[in-house]
Amino acid sequence: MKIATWNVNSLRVRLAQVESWLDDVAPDILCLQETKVPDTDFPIQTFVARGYQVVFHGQRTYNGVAIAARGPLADVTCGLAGFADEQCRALAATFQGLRVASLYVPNGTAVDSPRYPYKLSWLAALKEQSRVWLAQNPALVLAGDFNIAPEDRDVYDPAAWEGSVLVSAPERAAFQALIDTGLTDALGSLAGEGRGFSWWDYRAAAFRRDQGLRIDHILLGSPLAATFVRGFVDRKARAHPRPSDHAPVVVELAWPPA
DNA sequence: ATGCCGAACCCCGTTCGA
Repeated sequence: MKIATWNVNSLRVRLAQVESWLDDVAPDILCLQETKVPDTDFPIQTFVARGYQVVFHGQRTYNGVAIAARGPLADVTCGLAGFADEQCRALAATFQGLRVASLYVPNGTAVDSPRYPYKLSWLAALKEQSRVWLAQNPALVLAGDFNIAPEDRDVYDPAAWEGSVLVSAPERAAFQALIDTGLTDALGSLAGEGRGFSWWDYRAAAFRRDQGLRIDHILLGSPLAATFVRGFVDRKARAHPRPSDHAPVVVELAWPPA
């Protein structure tokens, strides 16, 4: 079972890259973020033509999440329980016994921005949602752009970033509280050498200089963490012409267990 | 300290992203 997450920064602009990436990597599940496409315009046929079923929750210009999988997706839910949100940032579905969520956590903009407390509220709602999901089915996958670099080693220049949005102590505490509901950060805890940055700024030749952050994560419930085989960041996708600023993150599991 | 880039939508410069 190969599970991937990719913030594509506009599915329309990246559609050909997503197509070739699906053909090359052939994940069983692909979670997408920042599709930036209303549901009425979602390119369903791209996925169906490759043997995927796809569900989506989008809006114009900003945000937007989707899940594609090699088979039926059941019990699809949009958003987070108990958290009214006009922004399309969460989508969950059940596939082959796994509960999978595609998540686009708010950026926060800056620690003194009005968007920062929105981000922390969103993360608090996600923690409660994770508890509910885990109680229903511990085979849980939370995949997406969390907009948090959990540790200093997930930041190319920790001193320059200290205290700023994406690395601030309240954000990292919120990430840890999410983990503490019973999840394992697959790339952070299990992947060994597969751990690496997942986002590089478009500016200042950041990718060429490997000045990045690890902010895209795949969090696994314990039955899934126990079947972990490997995880990696597909940096090749970030090296393409006109790339997303994020690379796909991939986890392989020996699931279902023998 | 800021812009450095890129996407979207209209305001074709401004807003947002991370």
